[in-house]
Parts: sequence; C-alpha cells; structure tokens
Amino acid sequence: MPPKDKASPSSASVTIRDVARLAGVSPATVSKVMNNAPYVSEETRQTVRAAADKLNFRPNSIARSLKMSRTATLGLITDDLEGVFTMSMMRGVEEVVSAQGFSVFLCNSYGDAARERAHLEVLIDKKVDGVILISGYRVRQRGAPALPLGDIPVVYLYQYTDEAAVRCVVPDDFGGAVLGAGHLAGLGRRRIAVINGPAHYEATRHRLEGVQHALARAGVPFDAALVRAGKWYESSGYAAASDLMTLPAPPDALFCMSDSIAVGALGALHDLGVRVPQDVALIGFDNRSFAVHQRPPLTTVALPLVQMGRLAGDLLLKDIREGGSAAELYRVPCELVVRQSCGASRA
Amino acid sequence: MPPKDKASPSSASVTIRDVARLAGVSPATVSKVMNNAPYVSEETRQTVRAAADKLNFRPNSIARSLKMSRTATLGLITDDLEGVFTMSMMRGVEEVVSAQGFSVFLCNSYGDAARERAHLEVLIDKKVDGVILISGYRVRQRGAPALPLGDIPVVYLYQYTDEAAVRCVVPDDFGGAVLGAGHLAGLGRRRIAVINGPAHYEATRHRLEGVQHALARAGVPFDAALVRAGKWYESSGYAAASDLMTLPAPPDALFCMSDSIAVGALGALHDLGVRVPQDVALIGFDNRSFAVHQRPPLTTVALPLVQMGRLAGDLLLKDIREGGSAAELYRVPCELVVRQSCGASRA
DNA sequence: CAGACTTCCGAAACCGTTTTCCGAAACGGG
DNA sequence: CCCGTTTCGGAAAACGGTTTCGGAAGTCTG
Repeated sequence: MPPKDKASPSSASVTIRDVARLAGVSPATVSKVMNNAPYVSEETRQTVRAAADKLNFRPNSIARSLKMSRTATLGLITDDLEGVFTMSMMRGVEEVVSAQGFSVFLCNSYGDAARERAHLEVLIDKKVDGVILISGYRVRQRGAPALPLGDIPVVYLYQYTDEAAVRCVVPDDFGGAVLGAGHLAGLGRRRIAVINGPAHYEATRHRLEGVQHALARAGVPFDAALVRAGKWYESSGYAAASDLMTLPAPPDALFCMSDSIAVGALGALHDLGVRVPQDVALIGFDNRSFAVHQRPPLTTVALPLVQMGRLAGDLLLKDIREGGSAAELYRVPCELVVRQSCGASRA
Repeated sequence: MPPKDKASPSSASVTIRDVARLAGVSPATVSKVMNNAPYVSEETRQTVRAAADKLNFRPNSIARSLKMSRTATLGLITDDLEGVFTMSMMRGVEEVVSAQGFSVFLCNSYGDAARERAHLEVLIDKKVDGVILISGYRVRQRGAPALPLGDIPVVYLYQYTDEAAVRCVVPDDFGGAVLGAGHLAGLGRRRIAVINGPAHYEATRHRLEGVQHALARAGVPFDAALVRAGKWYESSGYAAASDLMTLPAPPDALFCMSDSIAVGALGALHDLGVRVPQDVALIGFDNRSFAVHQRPPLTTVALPLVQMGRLAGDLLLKDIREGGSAAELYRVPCELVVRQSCGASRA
C-alpha cells in the first residue's frame, strides 16, 4: 500500500478554484453547485461534487461572510455567567440556534455596563447577525443607556426593557404564582402566607397578584397581613417564617417566592418544632437544584428557563430571516413540580 | 439645530475607502494608521485618525480575518453545558480570553461524539484560532476518535486524553486529598474512612493516594478496610456511611470524595444519631454550592475551576501566538475550605 | 424554418481589508 | 554637489467566496 500522502486533512486549505480546476469547470459553477443553485446540469453537479469530495473541500465561511454580510453567528451577553439561571437559558438558546447552523459568541459582562458595551462593539465588529442579552437579575433597566447596535436584531432574555423594538422573554410569574397558590388552596389550606422578594422587582408584584387571583378564584380569603417582603435569600426566609409563625393566628401554608427563601423558612419551622407538611405546607419558587434535597423535598414552581432560551433563540432567528417583527413581551408559562412539602401525593 | 441626519450610527457601513477619501489619502495609508504601522508621518496620522473618528469608522473584522487568516476567535465545546462544574471553568476561560480581545464560540455536545464532531467542523469552517474542550465528567477518553482539526491548537479542560500534542488542564486531585486528609489528621482524627467514587476514574485513584500520603506523613495509620468505592451520588454516600458506622470499630472521620456523597453520609449519620463533628468529622470534595447550607456546613476541598479555566485560556492563547508548545498535563492545586463539619474553627 | 424561450456555463466584478513593491521626496555624508 | 539611505505614500494584488450578465446551445411554437 502506497503511503497516503494526500491524506484527508488536505494539507493547506483547498479553495473553490482548486475544485473548479479538478472538475474542469469555472469557480462560479462550483459555487452554484455548493449552494444548490439552479441552472447547472445534473451531470456537472455530480462531477463537481466528486471533485469537492476528493479534495475534501470545505468552503471558507469567512470569505462567504464577507461577500454575503451574513455570518450565521449570534452574540450572547450575560450579566452573570455563573448565575444559577444562566446556564439553562444558555442551553436552550444553544440548542435551537446550533440546530439551525448558527454559532454563538459567549460574553460575560459581570453586570458592568462598560464591559457590556465593549463586548457589544466587538460583536458588531465581528458582524454577528443578532444578539441575545441575558440577565441573571430581573431588574428592569429603565434608564439604561441605549445599546450601540445598528439595526442588529436583539432579544432580551430574563430582562425587561423600555427600549423600543426589542423583544423580551420572561417567565410568567403571575401564572406561576397562580399555579402554586392554586395547589395550596386545592389542598385545603386556608391561611396562606406569602414570603416575597424585594418590592422593586417586577416579579415580586406579579407573583403576589397571581396569588391573589388564585385565592379569589378558589374562594380562599387573602389576608394582606400574611404577606412579607424581603430579600431573595435564605436569611430573609428564616426571619419572615419565624415572624409569621408566632402570630396569634399563624398561617397553615407558606408560599415562598424563591427556593432559597423556602429553605430558610424550613429552617425556622424546624427550629420552632412545626411539622412540614402536617402543620404547615411549604412551597418554593424557581426549582433550584437543592429543592429536591430538602427534608421534606420542596414542592416548587419551576422557572421555564430552557424553554425561555429556546424561545429567545427562535425569535431572534426568525427576526434575522424575516426582518423586523414588532417588539413584544413573551411570558413563558411556569410549571408546578410537586414534591412532599405540601402533603400532596405526586401527580 | 439642524436634524443630525448623519448620526453617529453611520448609516451603512463605512469602509476604509471612505476614510481615505475624506482624509485625502489612499486606503493603504489608512490601513497603516489603523494598525500603527511605521513610515507614515505624524501629520497624516492625525488627519486619518480625525477622518476615521468623524465617520465613526470601525474596521470590518471579517475582511481582516479573510486576509490575515486569524480571527481572534476561539471555540469552546462542552460535554454538558448544564454540568455543575462547567460554568465556572467557562468563566475562567472567558475572563482571560476576552481580556486579550478574543471571542469564544460556545458549543454544547451533550457528550455525543457525533455532535462534537459536527461542532468542530463548524468551528474549523469558521476558522477559529484554537479550541478548548471541556468535559463535565472526568472520564479518560482513551480510544476517542481523533478530532478533525488540522493544526489548530487545542487544550483539554477537566479531561485527560492520550492524543499526542494536546495540553490538558485538570485539578490536582492528589494534592486536594492531601489537604483534606491532613486537615482531619491535624484535628486528631485517627480512624479516617474514605467514601470514594467509581474506581475507573483517575480522580478516584489519585485522591485515595493523596489520603494515604497525608496519613503516612502525619503518622496516622491507614486502614484499607475503611475505604469504600461507589457512585458520586448521595445515595452512595448514605449506604457507605451506614455501613461504616455499624462496623465493630467505626471511623471517627469520613472523607467523602464528593459533596453529594457527603450530604448522603450526613443523612446517614443523622439517622444513626451520631453527631457531626463531635463523634465523627465529615469532609467533602468539590465545594458545591449546597455544601455551605448543610447542617453543619460542610468542610470541603474546592476544585479550582475558575483557575483551571484561566490557565486553559492562557495556554491556548500562548500556543496561538507562539506556536506549538509540547503536550503537557497541568494539575491545578485545590483549596481547602474549612467550615464546621470537622470541628475546626475557621482559619 | 424563423423566432422566442429556456437551460447551462464562465468572465469578471465585488465584498473590505492587508501587504508588497515601487517611486518620490527628504536627508546626510563625503 | 552628488549619491546613498531613510522616510513617506499609493497602486495593485491578494484573501476565497458569490453574483450579475452575457453568450452559446438546445427546445418549443406557429
């Protein structure tokens, strides 16, 4: 067997001209074949394909991009690459986008506007076809400085904005809260307390409204005295739960608006000797990874992070292909995941 | 005030020719100015800069890449985008790499070789300057199919390989285990049990060797009967701990080779009524986010994930600039994070 | 059989840079 | 004053594709 010197890795890069030469046609024809353009006979098509295969030809997408001013590339800028919600959203984006032949640039802004801007400029220079901005935080950036994008389509993920003509994808906090509160009410709980996050979050307000809505629908009274607002963290849950349970008429259910709050509350309940779920039902929000490891495992309403990512990717791709769709706010439905902390059997 | 029709976003894209025209020089000169090339007078330099600023000129990096065959772009392929260790490594990579003006393409292979290959081909077509492969799993891919990269530099992150001429960055499992076992020994524990992961992992072996080394150095006897191998998961920790604690001569310390194992063990100890850390000291590995939330909070040896990512990025960049450095295995030192589960006061 | 289409293919321009190479001007030394 | 060197600037050729346009040949009509 002779040494296979012309091995598959095909020494330097083989261009469309090399293929043309081997196939005995012009570069233009090769281009047409590679792009399945019409008006080339089946015969030459075969010849060209054979030549391309033989030479192991791979079109240089840089050159293509230069001519076409389309790169099949997206930018993805996140506030917080290590944020607990970021990964799942990114996975959703990557999934739909790479299935369509697009690649995505990953950028981490650390929540710093200057860094975000710098990344954006690089992305623009690299001629991305679109940009997704992920925020780990749900803050609304009302007065945020306008981004230096030209007419590059953008979608915001897990982030609200007032900017014109940009699409936002967020979880349906209202609906999620309806799910959770409805579950509690369906289980016969009558005095349902809410331990919420900081008041300035959109989510906080929407979730509270969701609870009210669900309770009203179920005919369960809503007692505003049973609502607490604090931080999203554990300590806040501990404090609020301790407070609520020492009320003259304590609640029989705690709806915690984050799983962290819920584990804090769980700690408080444990310390007070109240049993979960017998004495008090407990439900969290977010479906964090640790929720399932609590004792008892935490019922919680799951954020549809992967779906949100998928939707964001789809929206962006559609916008790139079909051009300027209107700004819109997409709320992706949450899902209730039933575990033991409310006393319901698993569905 | 007249309408600022020639607004800063500079309608279409302004090219080097536009700048040249405005500055009254040739495109070649503009290029030289933009790249700080020598042999252009300070005067024209100024003129050109002014023109560029005025037109808001941003060089088209696609065109530049075409000519230079350098894209300032890296590919990053991960086994498991949602893996618990992935994010931190990615952050490390992104951090050093974007500081040097490089962008990174994010790809998720879901551990599927075909998908990995497909991503790799896209990356090559897009002419990335280098590739990093992250594995969420520590498996050694001995017979892994050769990757279809030409002479593009690669570094493996959190992954061993036998392929020639590729650099690997992994945690120093041996050193980490020495740290943990040394801590236990220093606290006066004499019967130190090990709950390890599956035997076929490199890490499993290295960590066990680390324990033996540390114990020998501290003059603490090593009892092979106190070693258990199982899965990395909680259930495995529960079973092994239950088993160990019902031995005639139970251990006074448990070195769990993952935090998941440790929380399983913690559950077993709790159910058996043995107190942590009074009766038994417990130490985990990985420094997972939930370690701090255990009761008692878990002492653990932290994986240097961000540092590993940084190192991988640095190595790749160096290789890109300086060309073919030799294959090497880099072990990044772990760090002991002391909490309450061993009874030590915080350092 | 003439004329109108249709199909097939290639020459050449183009996308926006970088870089080589060459000529002109300025400068310095003998 | 003449002849090397530098210094400065531009024309033109890449880089590797795509696309327009026109010509040649073949296929229908009537």
